[in-house]
Amino acid sequence: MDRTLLKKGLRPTKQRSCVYETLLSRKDHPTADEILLRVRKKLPTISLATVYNCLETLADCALIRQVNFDRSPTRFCANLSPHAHFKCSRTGEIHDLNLSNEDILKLKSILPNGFQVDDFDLTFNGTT
Amino acid sequence: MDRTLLKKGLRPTKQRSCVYETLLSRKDHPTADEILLRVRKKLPTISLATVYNCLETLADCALIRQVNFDRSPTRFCANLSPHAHFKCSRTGEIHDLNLSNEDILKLKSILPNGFQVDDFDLTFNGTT
DNA sequence: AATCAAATTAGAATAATTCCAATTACAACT
DNA sequence: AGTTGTAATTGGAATTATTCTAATTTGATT
Repeated sequence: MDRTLLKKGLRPTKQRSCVYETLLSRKDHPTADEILLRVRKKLPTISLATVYNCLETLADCALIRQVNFDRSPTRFCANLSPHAHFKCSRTGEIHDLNLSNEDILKLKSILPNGFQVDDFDLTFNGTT
Repeated sequence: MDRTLLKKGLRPTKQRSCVYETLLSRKDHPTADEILLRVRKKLPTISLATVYNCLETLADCALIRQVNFDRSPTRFCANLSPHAHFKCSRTGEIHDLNLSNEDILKLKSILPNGFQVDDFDLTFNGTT
């Protein structure tokens, strides 16, 4: 992580490191508020604004991903391999569904000619 | 539309009709604010709260669909046939990409056994 | 015409996020 | 080691989209 930040002229501060480690250490999809609570165990004086700043910086560096479900607060994860999301309406749990290259080709085959994709989001709602 | 509302014991008021007609008459994806502006040409005194109420009612009746892109305001459309969205980062335009049954099967084939889908969202970001 | 629930309305409240101005931290020079 | 300058953090205010609330209006039914 440090290298990636430094390469962009950004400092790997303890706040940024801690936010990043926090996301790495569990495979769920916490909101900024939840991240604040977790990070405060290590850095009790960190502010919510800083958590938002760190998350934005990390996302800009493609070290983490943002995930949005409808209107609910943005969630974050450190799983960088291509994946879709499945939200279980019973439990509220969010599952990562890893996508094979084949899956990704299938998805892109939906696009008409002339559409260049940078990025896509695929989210399922249902029950497990 | 009237029938669908009446079937649920809801009144097809002029506000609801007008919001619905407004969405039908153009194939873009306006926000609640934009819908307010358009609807006010016909009903100058309609309030934003009513626009939100109408949109919610129509969505509950599955007469319209809500579309969310990241953190930006919710957009609405009256295209009910299954489709994905493509957002062009140059122009900001949102294109509907109709999905064939085959496409939908491909998408569902991504899911592991035991995952029951009610609903999914597929959004591409890129350029045309 | 009177009633009553449903719908609309204006404005207040809420929630997530961003902005802002002041402080703090730190790397690079003396 | 001390100074300087920029980047990062901080707390609180501001913003934005949306929901809530309480009062009024509407319209179908008696």
